[in-house]
Amino acid sequence: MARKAGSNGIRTAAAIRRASLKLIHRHGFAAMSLRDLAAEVGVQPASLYNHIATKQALLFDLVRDHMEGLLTSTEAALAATPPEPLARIEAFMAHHLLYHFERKQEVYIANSELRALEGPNRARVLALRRRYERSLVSLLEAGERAGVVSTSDVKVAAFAILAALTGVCVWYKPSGRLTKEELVAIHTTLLMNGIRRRG
Amino acid sequence: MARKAGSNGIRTAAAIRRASLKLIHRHGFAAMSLRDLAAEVGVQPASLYNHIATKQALLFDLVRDHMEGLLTSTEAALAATPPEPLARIEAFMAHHLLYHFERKQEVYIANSELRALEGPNRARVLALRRRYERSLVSLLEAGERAGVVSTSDVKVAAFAILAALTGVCVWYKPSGRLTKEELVAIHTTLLMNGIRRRG
Amino acid sequence: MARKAGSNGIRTAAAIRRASLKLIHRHGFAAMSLRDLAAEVGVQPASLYNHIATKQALLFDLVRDHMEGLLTSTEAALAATPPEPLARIEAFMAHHLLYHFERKQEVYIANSELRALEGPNRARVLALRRRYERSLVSLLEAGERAGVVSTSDVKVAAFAILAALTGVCVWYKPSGRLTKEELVAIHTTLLMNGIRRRG
Amino acid sequence: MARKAGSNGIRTAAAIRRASLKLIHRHGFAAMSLRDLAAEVGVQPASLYNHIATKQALLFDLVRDHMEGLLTSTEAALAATPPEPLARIEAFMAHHLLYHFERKQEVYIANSELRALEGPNRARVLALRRRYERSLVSLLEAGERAGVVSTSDVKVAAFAILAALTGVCVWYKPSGRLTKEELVAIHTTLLMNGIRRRG
DNA sequence: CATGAATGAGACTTCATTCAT
DNA sequence: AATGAATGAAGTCTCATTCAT
Repeated sequence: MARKAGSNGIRTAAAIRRASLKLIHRHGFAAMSLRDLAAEVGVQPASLYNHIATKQALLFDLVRDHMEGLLTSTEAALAATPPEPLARIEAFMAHHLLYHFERKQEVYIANSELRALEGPNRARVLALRRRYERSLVSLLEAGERAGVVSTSDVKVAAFAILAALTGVCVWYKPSGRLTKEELVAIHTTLLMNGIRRRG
Repeated sequence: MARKAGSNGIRTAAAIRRASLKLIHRHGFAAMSLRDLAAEVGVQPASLYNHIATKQALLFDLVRDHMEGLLTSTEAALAATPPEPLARIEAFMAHHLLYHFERKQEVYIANSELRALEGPNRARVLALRRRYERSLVSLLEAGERAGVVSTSDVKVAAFAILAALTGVCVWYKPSGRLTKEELVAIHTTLLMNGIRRRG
Repeated sequence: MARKAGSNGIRTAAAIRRASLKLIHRHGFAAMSLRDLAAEVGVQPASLYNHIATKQALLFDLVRDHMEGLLTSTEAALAATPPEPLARIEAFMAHHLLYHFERKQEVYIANSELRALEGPNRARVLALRRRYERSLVSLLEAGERAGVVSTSDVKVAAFAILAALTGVCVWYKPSGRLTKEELVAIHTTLLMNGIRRRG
Repeated sequence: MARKAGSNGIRTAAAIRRASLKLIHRHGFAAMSLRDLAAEVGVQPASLYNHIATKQALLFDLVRDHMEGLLTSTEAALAATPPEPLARIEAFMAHHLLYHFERKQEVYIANSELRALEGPNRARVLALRRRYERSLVSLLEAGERAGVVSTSDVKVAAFAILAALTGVCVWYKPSGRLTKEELVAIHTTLLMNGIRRRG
């Protein structure tokens, strides 16, 4: 029989998720012990296993959920943008930054703990990541076809853009000198200048 | 099990360095056990301690040596460049890429294993890294003063540039589609376009 | 997850008994986890405790029930046999084999998991077992008194006979080369020859 | 460089062997924890791993070594016996008992912990065991051919004999009522009578 | 009667490190 | 310089069991 709504089970599962994001982000996956995680959650190590199958499965779930959320959200953002290529590229950049500013831990983990994912898990996440990269490549290609974008190599440009955009998430702090919107403006300006075709 | 021959000491020390770069790059510092390292070197775990003080000290040495080499080499490269601001910025970018292409493992480790460095070690490395970042910031400021560079924020621009430049090292492969020189051209073009003041 | 139907209680209890015989026989008592048992029964581990008090109590019940059944059945078989000593000994042997052929798992468990029984439980089972051994010893002694049996030592002979008879249950398979009746014939012949007084 | 003769390494390895025989015999393999074993040896649990690869490997080594010793020793005993079939069978029986009286723990373990051996390990041990069984079967067959032995089925007879002989080891105690030699006499008499062809 | 969740104890095993040889 | 052996701490995970629902 199902437990009451808001039962401890659901609360604990959410707490595990939150605590593991925090600890993996801080120390890395390999360096986070399940003892530490349990302590952070306020539970015995054995109790974690009522909610996760394995340490590895926990990591996979975190990373996959993040990637799927990113893809879904990006598609929604682009769907709400006019079809003009430069506008769409800029929308992609802005969305990437704003989405990631709210999910610093997840971004970092999704990028740096890929190597901690075992075989099939890694493959599945890499597939999602490639889908995301390709969506930016497509936007750049559309820009090139429309004659408003000029890069020496769309794929390399896409990677460079993603690296620059993702880099900022590592050091962004809500309490920092610049607001999110300012950071968006600075980066889109810099990068749009970098790829815009010049008369 | 007699010893091989001659002064194996130096050879072993070098092998440890090489093997640890490889293994840390592949699995991460926390996930690399000294057993694995010893096996890769072809020696018993206990023997590592004739060459390293501690696992932590090994990591610190690797990262510090890399950072110091980078700083020295960058200064030399700039010293050999004419004082024109744009030329110096481009030289910095080109040097960053070419130096790092040859040291993929080191870059990655220096960036992703900072959190594995304990207290004072981390501080020392962070200081070196800040010195490097500041040298790019200075170049950008000189460009602004000379009226040839325009960024919304030099510091943010510098971080974005470094992130974009460093990102390529993660995926660069000598056997890839593009040569090192082509990658340098693509990135300097993209990023110089991003910061050059426009008439 | 609604319940199946009707009074599942009894059915579950029987299923636990069946499944635990199977698993203890296959893996041993210590190596059978209640998780495995629950899975075999098709129930959650916690549900087992509606039917058993304790893992230890489960084992004790299985073993005691088996021993008591064996004693009861043996007494019934002897009661139905003429008082002639050799006939009674042979009847004992045949009954031992036929009873055990139908209860391979129980025999094995009753013999090999004695050490898993704790203190008082072990004592109680050992008492039952000794009663059984003594009943064969008595038959042999009656034979000696009647001058139709000759062993160097009745107790040792009884143990050797029981060991030989029980041994066959370990490897007996219904689908094997020989029928139960053939195996009974072979063993009674062999062992009766072993103890019969010779002119 | 090798350690001194009689170094602690060798002594510890032997102590582990001795202690594990004792504990497995007493509690069973699954029920023996490596903590207990280490405590019995007088060493930390981690130190066991300087001498064993795995708990499973330890069991396998114990059982295999026992079986190989049994085979070697049996062959030697038969080689020293005249070719007369009955004499050889009796020599086999006597050797089985005397060899096993000195190795109560090993016999028990080799018989009852077969199921604790995983896949290939079990197969290897079963092969050794079958070789031993076959050697008795061969002796019986030779006896049948020479007209001095009569069993309904040599294979079944061999199993019954081995079961009877092995059974005694379970309860034999040096301090018991009967000497080893008496037990040998009792059993060989009983069993030789069981199989000898009668005029 | 069944279950999801929790737990304390403990399972096997690996960790970085030390030290006598 | 190298190593076999030892160690205390800690790793992930499973154990039997309990209890509110």
